[in-house]
Amino acid sequence: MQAATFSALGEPSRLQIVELLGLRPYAVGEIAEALGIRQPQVSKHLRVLSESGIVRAERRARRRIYHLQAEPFAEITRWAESFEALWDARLDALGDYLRTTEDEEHRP
Amino acid sequence: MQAATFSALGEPSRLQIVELLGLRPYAVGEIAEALGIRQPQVSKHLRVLSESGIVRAERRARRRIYHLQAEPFAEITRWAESFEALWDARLDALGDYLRTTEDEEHRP
DNA sequence: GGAATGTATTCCTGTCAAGGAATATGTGGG
DNA sequence: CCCACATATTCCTTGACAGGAATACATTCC
Repeated sequence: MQAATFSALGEPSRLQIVELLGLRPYAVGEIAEALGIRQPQVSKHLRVLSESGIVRAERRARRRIYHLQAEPFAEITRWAESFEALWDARLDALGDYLRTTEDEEHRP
Repeated sequence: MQAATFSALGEPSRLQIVELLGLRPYAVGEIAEALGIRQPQVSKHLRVLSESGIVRAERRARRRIYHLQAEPFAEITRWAESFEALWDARLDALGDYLRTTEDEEHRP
């Protein structure tokens, strides 16, 4: 898993942009207006999101319509799901681990 | 979705720590040794992960055993999955959107 | 071709976070 | 009780990054 993907999503304005683009594709100016962010900031954030593969732009006349890309979300889902397999086993594993480190323990 | 969660995971060392803790719970010193990071840095990273609810510590003698928490991963999964429902519809939606913005278009 | 629109880039500044080193805090063992 | 081990905290410096303002770039419409 790429830290850069999470890093891109870890900035509040960028996360807002992503969630907005989850509704439908948006042009840069529309994003700026919808979120109350100045256009240059939006462009900069889109650059970061673009470089980590989260969004892509389609040119349409003078505008650029940004939309989400599937793959990063699929990767995040796979990654996060891979941990969920552990929770049932987790308590046991913790118990096991604690039990194997009784060198420090004084038992009554 | 909390940007702070992604922000915590967006730092390479912290992501490494999380993936290590996906194997089993670890004590601070063990993490430091396994990843070749100095102990104070590990403690600082664990503080960040702890504050965003990604890990918890169990005290065991003089050591603190850190382990992952389920909820943040569940939230990430739900969040990322919610976007995956869009991909099939996405191309259509983009097409629709582009079609509704023909005001800029000069058609031959 | 020129004006106007839409977007990207640059420069600047302030803030924040990460790493290193040293040290404080805590806790169990003898 | 004091020591030693395990972990947390502090102080410092440096680099990265977000936001503001101004401007460059690109494209289309006339």
